[in-house]
Amino acid sequence: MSDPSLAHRPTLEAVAARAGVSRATASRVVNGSDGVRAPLAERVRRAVDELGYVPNQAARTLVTRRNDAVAVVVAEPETRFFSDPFLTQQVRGISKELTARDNQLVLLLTEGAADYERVGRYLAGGHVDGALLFSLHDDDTLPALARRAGVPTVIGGRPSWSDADTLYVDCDNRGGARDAVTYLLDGGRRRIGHIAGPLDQTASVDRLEGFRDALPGTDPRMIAEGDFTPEGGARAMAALLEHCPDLDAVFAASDVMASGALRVLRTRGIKVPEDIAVVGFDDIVSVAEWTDPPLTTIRQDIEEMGRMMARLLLRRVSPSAGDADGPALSSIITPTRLVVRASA
Amino acid sequence: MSDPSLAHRPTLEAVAARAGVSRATASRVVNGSDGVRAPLAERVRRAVDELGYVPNQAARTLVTRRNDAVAVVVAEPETRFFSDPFLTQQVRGISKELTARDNQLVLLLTEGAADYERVGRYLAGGHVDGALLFSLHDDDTLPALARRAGVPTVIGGRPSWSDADTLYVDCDNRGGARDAVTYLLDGGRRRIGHIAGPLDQTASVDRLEGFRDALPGTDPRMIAEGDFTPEGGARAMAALLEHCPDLDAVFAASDVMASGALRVLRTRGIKVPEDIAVVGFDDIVSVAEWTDPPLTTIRQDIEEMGRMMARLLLRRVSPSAGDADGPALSSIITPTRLVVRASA
DNA sequence: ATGAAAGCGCTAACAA
DNA sequence: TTGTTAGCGCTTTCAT
Repeated sequence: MSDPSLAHRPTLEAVAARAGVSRATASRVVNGSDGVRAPLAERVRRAVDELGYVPNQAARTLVTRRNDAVAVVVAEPETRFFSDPFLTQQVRGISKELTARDNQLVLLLTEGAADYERVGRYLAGGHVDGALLFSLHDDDTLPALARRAGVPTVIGGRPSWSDADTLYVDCDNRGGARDAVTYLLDGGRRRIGHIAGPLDQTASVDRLEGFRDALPGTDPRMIAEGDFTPEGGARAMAALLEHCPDLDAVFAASDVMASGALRVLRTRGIKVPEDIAVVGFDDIVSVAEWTDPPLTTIRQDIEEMGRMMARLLLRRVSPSAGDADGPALSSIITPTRLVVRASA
Repeated sequence: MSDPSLAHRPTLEAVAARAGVSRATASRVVNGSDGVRAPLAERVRRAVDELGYVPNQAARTLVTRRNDAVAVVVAEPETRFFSDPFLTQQVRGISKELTARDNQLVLLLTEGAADYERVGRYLAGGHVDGALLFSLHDDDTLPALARRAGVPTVIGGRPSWSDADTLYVDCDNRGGARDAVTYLLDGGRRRIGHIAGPLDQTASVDRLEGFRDALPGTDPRMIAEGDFTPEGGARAMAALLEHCPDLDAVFAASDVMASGALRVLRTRGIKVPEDIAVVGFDDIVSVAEWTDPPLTTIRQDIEEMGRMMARLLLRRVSPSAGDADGPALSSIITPTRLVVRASA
């Protein structure tokens, strides 16, 4: 009942036999280590082709203790993995980078604390060489788990604690927010409100900081907390409107919240950007380009952040490989950029 | 330079020694095979706990030829994996099912034909016990690749060819479309147009069929082809309006296209649903609940479809396991359901 | 530069 | 019921 084609799979032994060399030599050629004379190497390569040989990863892992696989762990998909293209895009970047370096991506989605034990076991099981952690809460135990398992780790988004050897990749949330508000100020806006994300996430806090950098001493009632959903954005917009009827601009901490805000403004017949200008954050294209009017926003290169995370992790996994292995590894803050559309 | 914690990892040998039994007995306990007397088993379990033993998967795979891992292969992410939460949701269902059966999910994203070779090698490499294939085009070579690699496969969405042992999971596209149109007819609509998806995808074709089932002999100009993007939906809507100014309803083959259509209608001051009723397809909640007005649509249980794919594949991988292994495996068509919101 | 041989940690016959 | 033993396919010293 076992699969015939698997049974057929040629081993290194077979390749060696066909090429008339020892298994050791065949192995050397397959792994590209030098010190095999050209003609021999050529014969081995031909044998590989003819037989359609593919190395058995399990056997290889058993001896090298290398998996060439990396886990992507997403804490609580319900939060964002669902509707937000954010993670999807990031995963795509990760996938590209991993692929380029012949690593595989093992996806671990968790539904809550109960799953953490399973993830911990998995990481401790040495199935992967490293882990990329996403969507952590404030006091998430996942990083500790990974550390205990002895698995090198890189975190997506600045964690709430800071710690010498915690590596993360995040965009310049604070600088981006500052740019957004500065742009509004340059456009002559004076009564600028802020729709913040949930303030137990660092991204929200950092964006709020940026807002304050540009607008120190803002009346707290000009700031409303949302939750990164359209509904939350709508509620926050309504609150803002109530507290400050003479508002002339809003900076929302995410495009998705901005879309909820725009909706409220439309419903009330408030013209955007004439009466109130709106700036978002993220540049989730499928959202920002399709709001009415299209959204001016702060762009972060999400896919690139994914790539960087993967690259960082891979260097952490095997410090020697790839790059000119000099500089110590450190966290990365990627730049943001204002994208002007119609809403501001 | 190798990770200390990995070096420390106890082997089965160590467990056996500590429990004072042979490696074979320890293995039996760990793998839950019966025939080990209770007290011995207990001692082994204690040793496992004390040592924090976790089986080495590579060693296990090497002998069992089982990976307990499944690949999810997505052809051309640019198409949908990007903005469409569809795949994300499906992956989530897959993940849940796989997790429940102690299997891992290896994600393989491809960017085009060049990547197929890599995927083929990977599948042929016996790294995974099976593969789930998504977003195939009409003449996609991926299934052939997987077959050649001898890897059991289940496809997401009805493939364009049909073939005794090609297993797939899809929703009842045709029936759902029929229901949508019937609902419009029951509501008294008489001039009903259709915004189709790209007709080189079976989902689009099937939905068009369903439309025709309910409305045989429809003037071809009442049907406009979109491409599953908002832009495409908008263009198709404009075309429809031009050809049939007296339109009183539209059935769009996806929520995303419907959102584009709604936008055009709003721009032209056409009231929805008063002047023109709109029904979508998919029930992507983050889209359908947030259009203006919220979208009446045909719901498919995307996550459940993911679960079913995983379940089907796992049964195909090891026919004996799990269920009361009687019935032959067959493709699955899941039901759809009308969800009434405000647009129709 | 090449080959022989010793395992990596585990499971599964086979013996006892 | 338990233990002994032979590999699974590969990499990697160590000889040659």
